[in-house]
Amino acid sequence: MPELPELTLLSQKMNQELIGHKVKGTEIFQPKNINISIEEFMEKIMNRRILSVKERGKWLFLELDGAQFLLIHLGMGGDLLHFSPGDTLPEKYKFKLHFMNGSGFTINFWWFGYIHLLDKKQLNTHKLTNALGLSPLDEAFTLEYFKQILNGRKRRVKSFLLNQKRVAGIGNVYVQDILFRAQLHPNRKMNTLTVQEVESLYFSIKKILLKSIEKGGLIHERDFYGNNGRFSEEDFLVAYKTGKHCPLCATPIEKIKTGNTSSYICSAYQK
Amino acid sequence: MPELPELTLLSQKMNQELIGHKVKGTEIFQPKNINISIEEFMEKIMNRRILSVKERGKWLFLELDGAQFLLIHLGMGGDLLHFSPGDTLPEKYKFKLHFMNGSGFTINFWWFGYIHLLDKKQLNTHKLTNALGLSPLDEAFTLEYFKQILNGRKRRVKSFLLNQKRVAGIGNVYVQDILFRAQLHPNRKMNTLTVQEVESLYFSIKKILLKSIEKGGLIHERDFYGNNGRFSEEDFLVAYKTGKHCPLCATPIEKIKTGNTSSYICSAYQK
DNA sequence: TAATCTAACAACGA
DNA sequence: CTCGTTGTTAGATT
Repeated sequence: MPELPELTLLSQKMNQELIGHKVKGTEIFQPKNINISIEEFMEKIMNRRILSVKERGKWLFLELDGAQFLLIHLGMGGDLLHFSPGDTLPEKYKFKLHFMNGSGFTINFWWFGYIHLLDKKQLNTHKLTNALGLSPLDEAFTLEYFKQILNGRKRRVKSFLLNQKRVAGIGNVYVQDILFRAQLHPNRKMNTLTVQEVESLYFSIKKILLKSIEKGGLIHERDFYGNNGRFSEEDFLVAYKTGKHCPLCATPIEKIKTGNTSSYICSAYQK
Repeated sequence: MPELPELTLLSQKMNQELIGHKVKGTEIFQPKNINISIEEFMEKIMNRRILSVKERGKWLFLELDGAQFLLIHLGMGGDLLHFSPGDTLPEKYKFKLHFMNGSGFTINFWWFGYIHLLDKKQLNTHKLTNALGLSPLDEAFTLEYFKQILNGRKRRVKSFLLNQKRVAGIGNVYVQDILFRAQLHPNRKMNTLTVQEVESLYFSIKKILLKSIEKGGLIHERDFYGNNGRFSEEDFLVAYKTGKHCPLCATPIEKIKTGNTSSYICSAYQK
């Protein structure tokens, strides 16, 4: 459930806390989360230092010395929590990484997630991340770029936004308000959008995601220190507001099925 | 429309007529049929000798000296006709290949088709043929092999048979009688077939295709010399016999839609 | 009517 | 959508 805003905030905090720390050990309770054997994982990560942390879509890229990368994806959701020396750890966690000074972080997945350790050379061939599109808050994510990647595609706009291969980092929460703000029905096909609609969509993506970052992320999600965000239900335009009034008219918001996922729309503004 | 029986017969005749002949020239009236430029095609095929002709599914593989292969697929149907020195050529054709002695063959596609010239080394990477399954009349197409390739798949039986990646050479004509003979509804899923049904299907495939080869192929199709086959409408069990009686009971044969294609079934025997 | 590729979509599993 | 795999469908192709 964490999407680009939450991951951006996480990576900011992780950069503040983790840079320069040297790995002393790991605990791995779910071998399916990692891409190599537990033994190999432990051996390779031992004594590595954290050089930087960046978010790419819903992934975190931790660059380590020795040309290693630790890639983390929280899947359907989970907590990635910092601990200081002497802190009590969360009751449950699937993974722990701790440093020489006794600090570190734990991860608890609600269901499924990935913790992949790769050589820098393997990044190109890493199936789960090598085809990721740009994060919409990346400098290179210009209006020109956006127009290029949609390029006559027949995909439905919601499916297009949720597909991480073109634009990376949007999930089924923020997409609701992005579409409402752009006044687009989730099932509109990309190749039927007018120039105005494309531009409106582009700016809506940025606006909605930035607004949440300013508020510290979703109220239901926890940051690196376990604190909840301040982007609350009142801040949503239509998402999860079935039956309540559209922010722009009196129409009650509908919950509808669109492909696999649920969508919340104002049927007056989103045809 | 030509399927494995017609292609088997064609390749037999081509082997009798073409082996050892040396290419003197080609005519190409539809550049989209070939995989390289007309100039390159002509230059590469000139002076090559035919070493062998084999069918693989609905494809013909003509092996040439100089480690070249000429691969032909008749698409939705068409005539591949031999001519001797001095014969009048067909009125219309898209492609002609002639040899030093004045003989050769022409191809006329009803719609589209493929005539691809490849180096032997390129065969592995040729997208249209490198994933072809076995021809069901191949010696290696044993009952064991057949059981292996279906291996719990959830695909519908008709879709499975028409997909050239597992079994190659069956099209929408013969598949009708194959399914009737095995008493299988086209939409049955492979992983629901009993052992008996799998075996019945295996033998039905061989039986139906061999019967047509014995009769010289479909009456609507022409062989290398322009002669029609003798496998006539009377030989069909259910194919294209809408409203007529099932061969085993009084039920009238139905024409139904199954995915993209039409199917002819006896609703009593094919549940 | 016929054959195949592609993109998009759906069901399912880890 | 969290993503890959498998299978299905609609549209296009000459």
